[in-house]
Amino acid sequence: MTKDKKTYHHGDLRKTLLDTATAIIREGGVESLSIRKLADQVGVSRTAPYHHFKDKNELLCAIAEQGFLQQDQAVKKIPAQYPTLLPAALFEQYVLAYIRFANEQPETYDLMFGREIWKTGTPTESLKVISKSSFRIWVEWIEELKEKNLFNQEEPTLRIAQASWAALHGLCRLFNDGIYVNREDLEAIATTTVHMLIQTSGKATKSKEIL
Amino acid sequence: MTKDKKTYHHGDLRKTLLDTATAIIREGGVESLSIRKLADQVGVSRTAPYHHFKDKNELLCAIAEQGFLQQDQAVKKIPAQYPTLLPAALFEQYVLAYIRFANEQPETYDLMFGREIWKTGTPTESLKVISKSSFRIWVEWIEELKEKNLFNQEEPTLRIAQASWAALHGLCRLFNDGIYVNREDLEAIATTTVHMLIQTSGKATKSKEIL
DNA sequence: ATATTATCTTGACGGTGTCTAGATTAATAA
DNA sequence: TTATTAATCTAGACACCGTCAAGATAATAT
Repeated sequence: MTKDKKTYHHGDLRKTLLDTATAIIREGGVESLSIRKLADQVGVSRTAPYHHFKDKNELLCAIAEQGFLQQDQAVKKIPAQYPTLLPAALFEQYVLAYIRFANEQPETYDLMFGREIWKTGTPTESLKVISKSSFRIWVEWIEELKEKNLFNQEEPTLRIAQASWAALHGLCRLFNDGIYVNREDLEAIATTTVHMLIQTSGKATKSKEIL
Repeated sequence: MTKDKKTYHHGDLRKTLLDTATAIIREGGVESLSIRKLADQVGVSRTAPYHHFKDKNELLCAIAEQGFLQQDQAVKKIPAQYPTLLPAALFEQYVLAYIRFANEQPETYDLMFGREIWKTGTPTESLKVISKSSFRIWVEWIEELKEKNLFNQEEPTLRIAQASWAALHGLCRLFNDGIYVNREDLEAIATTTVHMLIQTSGKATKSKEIL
């Protein structure tokens, strides 16, 4: 029991639960979060959380939502931060910003895109909305960069966005799970990915047009 | 209880457990597998499995191992299957073969690269070996294709392998979790990914034009 | 035949999510 | 203000889970 004042009504339990749960997950991953321990840590009975979240699933979705918002915010700053950068270098900054979030909060990231929510559980409507709008930001960037000839004009923007985003996502997951790659190589591999994804030269478009 | 003959000793419990567990996971994912239900389904007491696998974790690792072997086998056939294909098209076949496995056995794939084993649990030594050798196959392919100018010569092979593999992996996870993409678009997005990853300019295009 | 070892069983412990019914208090309507 | 309603919290119970310990049984080695 963390709380001293033992009022019957907590006052702002919903927010407290969300914050504490977020902290628990950030430290030990989804698996380390149990409603019972959470309730105990907050100083409330085991079933109290169910008056603020229908499910454990709903709690997780709410936490994931916060993650999306946080990432969006961190990543939206990029254009203003690097106003002079050329398209290719700007794209690299986008990628790095994205990856850095996943690297700094791996457990939150895993929750945001993990099985627990999207496969085992059922994502909340509001989470779906937020995650989609988060992806849309990415699509819009790709759109802009495509106009600046960074990507093949013949390829549909959505496809490019999906493919490039999947590439990023794959990187993040590998780093987070520690498969096939070392954490120190993060930025290097990210840079390689960027180089592979973008159109390498003006010639490229040209020779394709010939085709 | 599935088994009729009620001998005290099962005979080949280890294999039976492995096969049954694999089937359960293939159908309902890792979450749907419990040692107790598994034991019950096989017709044996709840703790019997512990004489063949130290842990649930060890069972999962053993199943994942089988997955890697199976995927390696399915994917190794490619070169012999398409002997006349040019590098770029061959690479695309590699990619498609890889993705198809993940698409046909999504739950097995998720187990092979999922948190359950690599983050929450502790991967068996033998699983580590097998998964690494599986990745090495990919690296060797990249090496070959790089020699044929499909990738930038200045980029280290390992980096290219990691980056391209991560891109694939990201795609598979997205499809499996159903985030941002529809299943019908699988091959189309995969193709886009291929086009983005390979070198489109200079000598590489040259060899393409020969076609 | 006896001892050893591998295999399997039953019972128990502590953990989980969450449903139900009841207690307490805050908010609201009269 | 008072009475009623609604929100919030608690305790108890249920059905799961992984797995440890101790004992039963059968195959194997001596």
